[in-house]
Amino acid sequence: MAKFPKIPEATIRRLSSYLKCMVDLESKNEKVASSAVIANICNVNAAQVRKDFAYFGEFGIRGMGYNVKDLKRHIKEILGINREWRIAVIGVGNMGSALLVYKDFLKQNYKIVAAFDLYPEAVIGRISERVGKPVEILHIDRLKEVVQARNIEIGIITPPPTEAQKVADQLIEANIKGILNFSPAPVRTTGNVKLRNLFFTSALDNLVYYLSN
Amino acid sequence: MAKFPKIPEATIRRLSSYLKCMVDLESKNEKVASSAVIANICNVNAAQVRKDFAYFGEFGIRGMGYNVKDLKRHIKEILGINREWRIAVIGVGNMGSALLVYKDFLKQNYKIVAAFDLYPEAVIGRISERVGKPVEILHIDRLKEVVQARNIEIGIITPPPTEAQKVADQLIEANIKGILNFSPAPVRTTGNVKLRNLFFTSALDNLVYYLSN
DNA sequence: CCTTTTATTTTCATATATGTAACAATTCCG
DNA sequence: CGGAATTGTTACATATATGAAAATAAAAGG
Repeated sequence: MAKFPKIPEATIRRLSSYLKCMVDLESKNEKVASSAVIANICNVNAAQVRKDFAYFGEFGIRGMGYNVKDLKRHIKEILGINREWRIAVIGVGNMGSALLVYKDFLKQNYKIVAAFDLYPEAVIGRISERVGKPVEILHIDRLKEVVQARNIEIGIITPPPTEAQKVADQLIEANIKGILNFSPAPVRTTGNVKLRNLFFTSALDNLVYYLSN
Repeated sequence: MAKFPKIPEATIRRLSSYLKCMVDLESKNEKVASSAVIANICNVNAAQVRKDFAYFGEFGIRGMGYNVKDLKRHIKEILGINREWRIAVIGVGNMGSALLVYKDFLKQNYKIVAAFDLYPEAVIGRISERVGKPVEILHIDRLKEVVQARNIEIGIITPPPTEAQKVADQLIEANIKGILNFSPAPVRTTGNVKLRNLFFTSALDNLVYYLSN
């Protein structure tokens, strides 16, 4: 999509946070926000905020600040989330089934269009009676077929640690573009399949370190 | 606890990742691991690995590598997770109830000793028939009382965005030490209550940016 | 309608933090 | 005891954050 010079990774990380901030301000009917306001909400330095945006153009109005709606649109465009992304969830345990009905994904154009498990029958009981059936749970053998048929680009995986790499390999084989790994096990990707890990305990570890020191 | 000179934040983040790596290697009965092996698993530079550990002492053996068990113990000690941390979960929706039975917390000495919700009765149906009752679900009005009675130091919050700040304030009022926020809403803490956010969509946003660019 | 003031961005300069590479020092093993 | 392996450490390079000056749009006042 858009081609930007050389954007710090740290800036990209913060953009998500700014976006959440914009959504929040919009819900409060704020029309404009200064870098100082945004910085305060996001717990960063105001100069940082301005510099981050300046990488992508001149979005602000001197003397005024940033237009909330515009900025939100800009950030979405920069991140590439101004369109729908089709996602599969693999591993429908407790965490996986919570993700299937996670409302925030939908709000942001992240659409879960398939779910897979080794024991689909066992899963049915777990989620259907509570939240209806958001998507049909398929056997993992159908992964490749369905990923291709449904144009799925991202796989969110929540398998037991021992299965994590196997599942990742199956996704790679199915020509997935990116994997978001919730399983606390090291996973490796090949080709140019992008990987992000989301470890709950790491967030706690980090918190605890700063509580202890 | 331990007093170290000045450790980069980035190093602290990686320590969690190294720890997972050690757990994995241990489960595979590996006794020692070189910085190169660790680096490979954790997707970082080998020099980085050595430097990270060197901040805290000389844990390795030249010519050999690092003893897996020892290193694991050292990392836990550095992070402060060589003891039990008592945690409360506030907001027992789909995500909250998944967290209540999340096995990885237990493995790492993170113990959820209380759960709170605005509608405890409504929650019972949701989780009890599936996974038993890991902890009793209490009304949020009892937060302060129970946090103090049970020596709870950390609160994990998963409320609807509109309630996030209110819940955080109640925890602060209850003298909590740290908050891990799963709710996609800006939350602020006062005093020296530490806050970490864990946003699912941010992980996806990041992935998508690098898929698009 | 022009001028001044004010708030705030943009841009540039500087400081700090982090990552990488190179190498001497150490240990193991045959 | 010599060679192969791998760490600990220092020096360098890059990335990121912060601060301060210059620019400019809007609002206020005459």
